[in-house]
Amino acid sequence: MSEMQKLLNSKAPKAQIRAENERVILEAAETIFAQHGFRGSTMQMIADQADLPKANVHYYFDSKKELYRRVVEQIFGIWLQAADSFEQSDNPAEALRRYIEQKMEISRLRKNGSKVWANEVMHGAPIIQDFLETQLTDWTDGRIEMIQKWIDGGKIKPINPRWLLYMIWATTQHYADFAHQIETLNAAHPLSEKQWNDATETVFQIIWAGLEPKSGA
Amino acid sequence: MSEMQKLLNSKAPKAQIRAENERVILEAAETIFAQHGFRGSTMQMIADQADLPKANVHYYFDSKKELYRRVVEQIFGIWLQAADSFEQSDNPAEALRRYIEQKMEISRLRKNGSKVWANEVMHGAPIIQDFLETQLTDWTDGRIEMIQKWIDGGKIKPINPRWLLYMIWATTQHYADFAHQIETLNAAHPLSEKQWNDATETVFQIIWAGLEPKSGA
DNA sequence: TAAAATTTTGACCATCTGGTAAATTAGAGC
DNA sequence: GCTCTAATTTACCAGATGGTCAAAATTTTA
Repeated sequence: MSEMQKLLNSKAPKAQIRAENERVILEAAETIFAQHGFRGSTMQMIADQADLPKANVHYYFDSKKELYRRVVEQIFGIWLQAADSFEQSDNPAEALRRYIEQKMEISRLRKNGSKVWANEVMHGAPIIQDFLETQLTDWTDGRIEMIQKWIDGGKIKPINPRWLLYMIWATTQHYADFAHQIETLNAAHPLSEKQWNDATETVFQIIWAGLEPKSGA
Repeated sequence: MSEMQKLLNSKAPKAQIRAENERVILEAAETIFAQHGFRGSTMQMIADQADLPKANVHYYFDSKKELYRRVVEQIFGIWLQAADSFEQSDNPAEALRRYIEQKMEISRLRKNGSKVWANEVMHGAPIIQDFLETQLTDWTDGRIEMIQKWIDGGKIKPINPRWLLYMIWATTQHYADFAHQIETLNAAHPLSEKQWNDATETVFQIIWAGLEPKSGA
């Protein structure tokens, strides 16, 4: 009984402390891991970023690996969020525009998440391999099927849907993963909102114009 | 005199040993750095990969940073090699096709180099920052000017040339940096030569069709 | 062949870092 | 107020790792 009461009661203040601290640590960890990679990040850096003693970080997360895993798992959420925006639709232009806009938005607002993901995949996806094999594979197969239907229906030109998806992923994520290079080439300034909008529009325009069946056909 | 003789004589056997060992170590380092990042790579791993004792690696390269710098500098060469293929041309389709083909070829054959580059940029380019600010900036500005001329001459649609370049970089490099993800989505098989050709062609087709002025105009 | 220079190598060290122990403080329930 | 649990914090440890050193082996030069 006391066990149950503890569970019920702890939902307000004690659990709040825990929830808040976990949130702060995860956010700090995402920032640090994005900047330095897994091995280049130290628990001390993360603790400093979270403004907590190192031992406190270990109190909430058993190990560095565990913390990293949690950060990466969070990124799934972001990825799925974008994936949803590419929903079944009879209108390829609409679906693609929404998906590209969503992915660009994520690159702008969740740069760190994208970097951690890129790092993870580049190093052979030791943590998220099973996710790639299940959820990502399923989602990709589904979208390929859907794009193929557009092609069969004459709604877009016949191209290999897989390479199209990779093109969209690559182009949009580039703005997060290579943000430093892009800023350097932008006279050391971050892209303005206008530039983000312009880039998004250009990406969509080129891809869509590249897919649209011969105008008037 | 003995100094000069040493220099002259050393060009055959002694220098050969040195040259060969440096080559072997650099190759090993590129592989290891690509797989684990700078901090995740140990001198021991690199030594093992090069099949040499660790102290021997330190005999040829003073420090890990120095070795890493040399690896990254090598990548400049690759990058410049591709850059050259995008030469001045009156025919946008030709120039773009050649450049895209070249970049895809590099992604296929020099995957590790591309990964090291991506890692370096993602972590803020601590080593190659000056290269980004000078050579890369100059080259990019030059190409933007050139693409703008195509636009002014009505040879391609009016789009922002900068975002077009980023799109090409992103898409082609994606095949190296995210090779693991792509392989996983390809039933754990590396892309076949046919698939590489098909992907290259698709990338070019979409981009070019997206740039071509209204057919017949 | 002898001396000089270069290369190879095993043993070693100082430092950094993930993780722990234990003592202290804060908060919840009675 | 008292007890029990959760949270905080300091000091510390064991292992890993970049880098060094000096001796041995090899090659070049004279």
